[in-house]
Amino acid sequence: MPPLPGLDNVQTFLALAQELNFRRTADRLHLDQSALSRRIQKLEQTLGFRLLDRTTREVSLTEAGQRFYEDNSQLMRAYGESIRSARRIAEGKAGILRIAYMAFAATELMPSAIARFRRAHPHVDVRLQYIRTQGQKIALANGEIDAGYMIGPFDHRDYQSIQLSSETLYVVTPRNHPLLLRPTITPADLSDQDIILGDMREWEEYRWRLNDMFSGEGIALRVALEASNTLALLGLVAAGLGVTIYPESLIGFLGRNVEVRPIMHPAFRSSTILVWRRANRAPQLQGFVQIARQRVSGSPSGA
Amino acid sequence: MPPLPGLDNVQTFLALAQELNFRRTADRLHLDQSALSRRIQKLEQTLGFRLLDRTTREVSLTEAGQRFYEDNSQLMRAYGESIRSARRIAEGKAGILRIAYMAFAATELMPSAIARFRRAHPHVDVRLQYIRTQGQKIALANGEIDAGYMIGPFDHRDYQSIQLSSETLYVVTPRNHPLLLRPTITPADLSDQDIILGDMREWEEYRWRLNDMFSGEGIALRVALEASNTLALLGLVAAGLGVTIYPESLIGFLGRNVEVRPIMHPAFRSSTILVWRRANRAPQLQGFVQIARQRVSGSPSGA
DNA sequence: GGGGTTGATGCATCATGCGCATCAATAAAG
DNA sequence: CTTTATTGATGCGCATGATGCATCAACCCC
Repeated sequence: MPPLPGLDNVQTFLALAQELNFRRTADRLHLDQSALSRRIQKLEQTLGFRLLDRTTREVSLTEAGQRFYEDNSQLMRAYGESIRSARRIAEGKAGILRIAYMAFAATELMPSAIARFRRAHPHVDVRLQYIRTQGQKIALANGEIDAGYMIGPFDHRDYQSIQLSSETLYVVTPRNHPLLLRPTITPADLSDQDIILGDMREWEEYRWRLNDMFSGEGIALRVALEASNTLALLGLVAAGLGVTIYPESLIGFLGRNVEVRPIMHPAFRSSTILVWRRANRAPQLQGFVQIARQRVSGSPSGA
Repeated sequence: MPPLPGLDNVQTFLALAQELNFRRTADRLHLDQSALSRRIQKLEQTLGFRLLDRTTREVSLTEAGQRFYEDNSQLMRAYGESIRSARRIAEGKAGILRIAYMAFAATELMPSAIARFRRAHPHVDVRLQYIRTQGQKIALANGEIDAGYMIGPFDHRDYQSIQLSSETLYVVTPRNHPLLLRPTITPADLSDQDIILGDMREWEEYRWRLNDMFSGEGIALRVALEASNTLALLGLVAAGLGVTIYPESLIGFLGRNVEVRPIMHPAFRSSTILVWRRANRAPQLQGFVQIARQRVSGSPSGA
């Protein structure tokens, strides 16, 4: 684009076109009358035609000046609006925020933060998507989401994260199950149990981590059944076909047909993290991270 | 209107937003990379928010910068168009030209100049109006026309004029009229003739001037009849009800039912002038005046 | 004819923007 | 891990451009 001439003094011209008096206009613009005169001369010179006819007693717009005034009054208003529009986005007061979550964040962490964020930033369009952890990593890499609640930890130089929770894992059994007779349940108690888990499409990351935890104790999990959604899974457990393992955050949502007991072992915990790309500096994302972080700082998980 | 910030460097930003590399953009703009860096910093400072995120290896638009880029690309195109539009008007290649004429200019002076003007300025909208001389003076004063062909002279400090013709007056008689027997006709020969003239509504100025001419010779015109249009007037003359007086420019248009003879007296002439307001400096008017003037200079009226 | 106001211009001063040199940061290659 | 090349940012000195002041000629009014 070749440089457009005279843009710097258009506003000066518009002010003069309204007033049609150099001294009064110079006063309004807080500069000397001679400086105004020169600005207008410079503008006319760069444009190559006259905008005003003037004697020492009379200033009037030429026809070209009238047209230029009308066109550029509109343009300056549009320019002001373009600044305001961009500023709204810059201040996080507009734009889109795309958040993904997996099941463990769905009951409290994500809804709580989203609610507080929307109260603080009503103009931001918040878009939520349920995506399991591995899918979130792909979506982040592809720029399809701004941040995601996933199972942690996740260390990568391209991503930043904050840990939002670290939860005890619970075994979920049918009512009157023999495991319930024990005062405490250890991982070893589960070595001879039929285990029902979500299938790999839904629970990929969580299953890898469960395998890691049990392998660390020399235990091979005996996965007897897989289910593709939570209701089906709990139904299988309630029917006595096996037990499953859930983090604390979901325990309150499992209904009355099952019993739960914590697994007593320091390593058997699940942590939920919020992850985003280091390069993503969108102000609405920064605002969200700040709000999500506050919940963590304000309520110690042991309380 | 409060001053809008940052307008001076918008074009610089647009160039950088396309390239997303400071050094390559600086090369395109023919300035040093450091100068470009400072321009962008200045723009962001005056706007109060960031348009670009950048490290030493990567430059990208912020969301606000993206919005600002989209809005201002349109605005800069519109600004360029506003310059071209105003320039067309400034160069007389657009706009309106309003010309009035009275009968004596209708046959040659006005049509000839209009034809040449339109060839030179095809984009100017030429508007013609038949208005008698006094009406033209009112229309000029009211800014309703740009220039007018009228009977001259006309001296006034608010108006400029050029004389386009000075024509002999002719007496128009019925065929076989006794005046035709004379070798020459003087104003005195008309003192006992029935005179037929256009009514005052149509011929006001011309009639004042005829009265002035005959009064200068001590002759009172005997206006026997008035007609409100040319055909009716000529019909009355052809029917033998009197004679009339016309300037040379109309003689070729009078038909074969009448005879014409020049009035032999140096003061019995009619001049046609083009008049415009001194304050009207519209370029298309100046162009027209120049073209109307050329005919006068290029062709001596005796040729 | 005198007074007041206007837009334009000469001049000296000051502020701004520029190019050059250099820096730290970063990515790629060996 | 080190070296090289390239990038955007910064310090500095200089030249240029914009400004205010003083003054002018033009013009209108009394």
